[in-house]
Amino acid sequence: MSPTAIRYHRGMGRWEPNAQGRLVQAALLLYVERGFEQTTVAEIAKLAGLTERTFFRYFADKREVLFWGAGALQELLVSTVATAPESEAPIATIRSAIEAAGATFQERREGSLLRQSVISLNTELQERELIKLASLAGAMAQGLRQRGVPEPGASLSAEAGIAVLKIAFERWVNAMGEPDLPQLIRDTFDEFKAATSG
Amino acid sequence: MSPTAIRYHRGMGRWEPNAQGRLVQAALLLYVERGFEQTTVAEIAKLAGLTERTFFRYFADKREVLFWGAGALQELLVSTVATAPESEAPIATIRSAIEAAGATFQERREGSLLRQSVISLNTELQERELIKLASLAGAMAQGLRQRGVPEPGASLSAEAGIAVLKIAFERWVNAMGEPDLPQLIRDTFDEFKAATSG
DNA sequence: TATCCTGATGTCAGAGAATGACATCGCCCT
DNA sequence: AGGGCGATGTCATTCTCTGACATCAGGATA
Repeated sequence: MSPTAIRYHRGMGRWEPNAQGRLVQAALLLYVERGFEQTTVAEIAKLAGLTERTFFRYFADKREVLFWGAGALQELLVSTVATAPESEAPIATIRSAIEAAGATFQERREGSLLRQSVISLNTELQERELIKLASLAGAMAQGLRQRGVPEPGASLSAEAGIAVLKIAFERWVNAMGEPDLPQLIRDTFDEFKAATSG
Repeated sequence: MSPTAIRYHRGMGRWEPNAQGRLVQAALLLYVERGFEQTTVAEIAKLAGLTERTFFRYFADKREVLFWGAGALQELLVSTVATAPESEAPIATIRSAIEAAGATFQERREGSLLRQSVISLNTELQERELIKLASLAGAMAQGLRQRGVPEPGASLSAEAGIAVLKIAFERWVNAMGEPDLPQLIRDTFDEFKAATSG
C-alpha cells in the first residue's frame, strides 16, 4: 500500500496544522515499513504533505526525527538530580534520576520498543543514540557539580548511571516477559555495584 | 600554502605505493589545517595523488580515516582479556585491558592528542568515536563471557572500563602537566570505585 | 477598511557524500 | 607472447543538506 498524505483538520489556516508532528509520524511509519536507509527525506515530506526543505527546517538531519524526545528526557534527569536530597550520595542521586527516566519509557512502552527496533537496525542511528546518551551523562554530571560534587566523581557517577540505563534497557527490550523497566534498572544497579566492587 | 601531492618513491610500479597511508596523511593534514567539515574528500584525494573514488574504496566514509587504529586497539583489549589469569575478578581483568590500551596512547602521545583535537571540534566525529568505544565494550564483554562471566556482569564491567577510559583520557588531554595515562587510568579506576560504591 | 508585517512554507540552485558500472593497464604467471 | 588480476580511474547518479529568495494568509495597526 502506498500511503497518501497525512491530514488532520481541513484547511483551517493557510496550511495544515502540526507540520512537525506530521513529519514525525510520516518518518516513523516509513522507517518501520522500509527501514531507515531505504527511506528518503523527500518521501517523508511528501507523505506529510510538505517539502523536503521544510523537513530540514524542523530537523537538523534525517536521524533527528527519532530523537525528538531527548530534550524532555534530559530535563527530567537534570531536574531529578537538582531536587534530590542534599545529603544523598551522588551515585544514589543518579540512580533515582535513571529510575525516573526508566519510568517514562515504561509509560510509553509500545513507542519505545518500536523506536528501538528501528534504531537497532541501523548504525547511523546507534551513533546518534550514543551521543544523546553521552549528552545526558554530561548534563547529569553538571547537575552534580552544581551540588558540590567534585570531578571526576561527578562524571564517573553519571557515566555509571548511563551504562546501567543502556544495559537495563537492552534487557527490557530483549525480555519477552515484559518486566518492569524501573525494577530492571534497580536490579541492574545492584548487579553493577556487585560487578565493579571486586 | 597549497600543498602539492604527497609522493613517496619515484614511479616504482604503476602507482605510487602506500595509497592508504597517503590518504590518511593527507586527510589528517587537512582536517588539522582547515577543520573536518571544511575539508572535502576530493581535496584529500587530490593531495594524496588519487581520486575521490579511491578514497571511498579504502574508507567507508570521510570520518573513518581518523579511526583507522580502532581495529588494533580492539585486538589489544580482547587479547588482554583472553590471557588474564583465570581466577581474576572480571573488573580487574577489564582494568588491566584498559591500562594496556592507555599505554598505547601514551606511546603515541603526540598523534593521540592531535587526533583528539580534531575530534573534539566536530560532533560527527564524536559520534563515530562513541560507537567505536561501544564496540570495544562489546568486544570486551564477549571476551569475559567466553571466560564464563555471566551477563549482565560482563557487559557492566566492560562498560565501566570504557567509562573510566573516556574520563581518564579526557583528564589526560586537558592536563598540561603531561601526566602518565596508565597511571591516570589507575587513579580514575580507584575514584570510580569510590564514587559508585556509595 | 487599507496597508504593512511577519512567519511558515515553497521554489530553485548547488555543493558534497557516497555508490555502482565499467574502463584502463602495468605486473605477474605460465 | 599472451592472459588474467588487481589497483586505480572515469562517469553517472542518488541522496543529504544548505543558502537565497519568493509567496501569501492572517494579525496588527492606523
